[in-house]
Amino acid sequence: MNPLPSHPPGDGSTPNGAAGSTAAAAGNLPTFSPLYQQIKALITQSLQSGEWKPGELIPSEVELAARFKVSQGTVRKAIDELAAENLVMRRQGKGTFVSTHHEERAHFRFLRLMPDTGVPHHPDNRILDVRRQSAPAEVAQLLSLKSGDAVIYIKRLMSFDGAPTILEELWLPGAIFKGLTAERLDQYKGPMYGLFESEFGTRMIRASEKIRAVGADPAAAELLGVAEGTPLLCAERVSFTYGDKAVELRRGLYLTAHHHYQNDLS
Amino acid sequence: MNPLPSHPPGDGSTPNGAAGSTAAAAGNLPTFSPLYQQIKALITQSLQSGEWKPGELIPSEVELAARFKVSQGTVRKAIDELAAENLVMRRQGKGTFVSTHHEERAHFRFLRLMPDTGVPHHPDNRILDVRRQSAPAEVAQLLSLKSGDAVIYIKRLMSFDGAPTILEELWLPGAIFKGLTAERLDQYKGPMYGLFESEFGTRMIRASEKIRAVGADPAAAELLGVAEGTPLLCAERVSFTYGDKAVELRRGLYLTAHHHYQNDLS
DNA sequence: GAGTGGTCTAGACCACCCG
DNA sequence: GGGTGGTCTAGACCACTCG
Repeated sequence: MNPLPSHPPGDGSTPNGAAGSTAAAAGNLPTFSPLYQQIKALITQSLQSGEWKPGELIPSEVELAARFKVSQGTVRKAIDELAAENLVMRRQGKGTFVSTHHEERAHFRFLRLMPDTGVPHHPDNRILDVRRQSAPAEVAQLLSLKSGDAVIYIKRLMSFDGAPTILEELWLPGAIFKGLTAERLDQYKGPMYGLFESEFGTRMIRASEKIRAVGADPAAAELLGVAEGTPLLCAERVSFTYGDKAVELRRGLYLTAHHHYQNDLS
Repeated sequence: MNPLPSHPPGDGSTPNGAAGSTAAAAGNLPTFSPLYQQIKALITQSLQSGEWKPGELIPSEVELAARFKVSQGTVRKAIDELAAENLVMRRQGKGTFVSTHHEERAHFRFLRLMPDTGVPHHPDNRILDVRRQSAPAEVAQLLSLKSGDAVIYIKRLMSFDGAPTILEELWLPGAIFKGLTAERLDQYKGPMYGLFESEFGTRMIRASEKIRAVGADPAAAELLGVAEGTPLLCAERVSFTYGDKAVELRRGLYLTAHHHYQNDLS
């Protein structure tokens, strides 16, 4: 509970005593780690372990400072970074909350397909297939699974204003998403990441996408109601939870006749 | 030179006296602006005016603190945000430098097309056309120009390892890029944004892209060496300089047979 | 050794929210 | 009025760079 020595500005103790700079004598790597980074890691642990659940209020800065025996400023800097990474949300006068996918604000962080005209809104969702299967080699590799491990395969079609626009396939590690069925997916309202977070305790915090242009194959063409060969945007996404652990592979085909993938470079 | 009052912690002056909270009596809007935001705006002004040029060292934090009559911590927070926005780069022990597009590090911030295998590298560049013309209506609107204003039109083909992969069209405000010719584009080595920055004093700091899948038209198909109708990624980019001023419209067609558009959602 | 950014602390006060 | 995050200051020390 108290892995950190205190460092009053002028005391005689060794600053950064726990930071690793002395411990790395053999490795010859500096591995200096500031105090606030260590605090950040401790807070992240509590987030990951579920001590504070998505949507909940975490202890105040002064409280955390007391717990970790550091100044409020140090806790503040740690939380600043967590807020910048969207793991946590600050609200002045109220406190700091664990981020959740159950908010309007979060919904369009991972859904980047916007209508060319009009305001963004949520698509209708039709589940086409859900099954448990042995992970194909490529999927296993991208999800860091052993070849042959079980995965849940999901296929779904999403429509904006009745117009089929997104055809998606997902692969999820079977060990984590045990018991995920078409019924539960159908019943659930709101974004799929909200369900993952609430029902399976797995929160997506980061994703990496590779985007290509492809021609619609016969199956996709029929489902999306376009001619075979119609150019589609293909987005292959790997999502990660705490600790950079891959927990989702998703391949989406986007019809971009009246929508576009929005990206801001900054 | 001294638009800011000083705010010692315990003095009797009115804190945030220049922040606008009192000045907005009629408008009823809070419009409270912290000191460090005002400092940030002042530093940004100096960047925009060219007082410190891309690649140059800006004054040290203590020096700026003295100039603006605030504490180093306040200057620090201002620079922190500028560094987060890539306007400035900090280097411990050396100082803070104005960001420039003349660095390896910056080159792939706006070029997101990566090879499916192997390490990212720079494409060869072949200028196909450069001309001065009257801005088409759509271009004028996106660049906030008056319909009929002059624009520079550029068409170029980029190849990776000899394979044509990117076909791009650009529209630049004629008033800013006066004297831009095919020769200067051909002679210039390195990224185009580097030339814009060095030769025309206009630094791109942000861009917004809309991405679609399209079929190759006959002209594009021939230049890229593919069949007509081949699916291509179409990225329409509007770039901005200081003050959110649009200064470039770019439409790129990407052949994604052996490359992909890389995007990280975080 | 001098100068720079980076960390850490302590304390004061402000803006915001709620009971 | 009391609690929360947000701002601002001042001072000390650390890590890094360079002459």
